Amino acid sequence: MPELPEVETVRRGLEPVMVGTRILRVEARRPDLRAPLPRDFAERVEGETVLAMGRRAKYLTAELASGDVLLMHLGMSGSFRVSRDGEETRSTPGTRAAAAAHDHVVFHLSSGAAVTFNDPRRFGLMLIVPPGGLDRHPLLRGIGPEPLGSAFDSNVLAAACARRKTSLKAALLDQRVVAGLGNIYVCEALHRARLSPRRVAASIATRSGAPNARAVALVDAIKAVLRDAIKAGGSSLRDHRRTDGELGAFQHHFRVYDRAGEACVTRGCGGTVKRIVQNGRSTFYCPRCQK
DNA sequence: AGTTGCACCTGGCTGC
DNA sequence: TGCAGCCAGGTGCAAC
Repeated sequence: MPELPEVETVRRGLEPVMVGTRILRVEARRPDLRAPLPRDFAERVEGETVLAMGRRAKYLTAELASGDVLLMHLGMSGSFRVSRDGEETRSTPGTRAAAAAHDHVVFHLSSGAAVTFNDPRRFGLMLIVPPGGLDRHPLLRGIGPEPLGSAFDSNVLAAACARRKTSLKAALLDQRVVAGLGNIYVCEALHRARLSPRRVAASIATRSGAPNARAVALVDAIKAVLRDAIKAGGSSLRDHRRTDGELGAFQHHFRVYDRAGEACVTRGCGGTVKRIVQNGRSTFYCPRCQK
């Protein structure tokens, strides 16, 4: 579910709550996430002060004073919520609720706040990476550049796509090409760049791997859509919530995603948004203005 | 080596 | 109302 803008929204929500506070107690209620929760998870985390909250691709990181890093992923349905310890922000008025279903990990903080990780589908994960091991960690090692960083430009994107025969859609979903994009923002970026998701990936590069005008437009579109989405607090379809329980708003700005049959919003286009399936996943695009 | 399909798991929605 | 079938924001791995 959550792509870069949603994960970044969560990071920004957790930062003021977590950083500088101590994790007094951890409830590991369900260990069978995508990667099993380490047996010594609570032990390694309890008593630690959080120094910083970071993000790499769709992963969240919490740097602990011990040097260990808490590495977290939301999968398709993960979310964090912040509450005053002992309270239940999602409970209906009047009910003194027990933990909600699918609350798998709860961090009780020295500030009196509690941070709860909820993940119905359990595609998320929570691991501990020893000091200095983050970049070498198998889950992060092969991941491409951060799209909002200066290291990501048309040269880099074109080089990563050069000679690839797969579709542009599939290439952009590949986290080794660029970090953090998922199904929504790939569709949205391609529409903004007016490029067809069905186009061969290599067609944004010259034979020597240099960028062409399409690569330049695509990089601009990726950066723009991610910035806009972060500004809106991400997109809330079903699961994504900010840590304060508020919904993101970017779903109201989708130009193609989940808009099959509706009019293309490109000025003067007059086309209709179409849904196709690529690599087993829905793609939304306008065949009229995306070439 | 690059590419594709599948599996992982739960819940919500649609249509009969 | 019930239930089957399909769909969902991700990703690692097996198989071509």
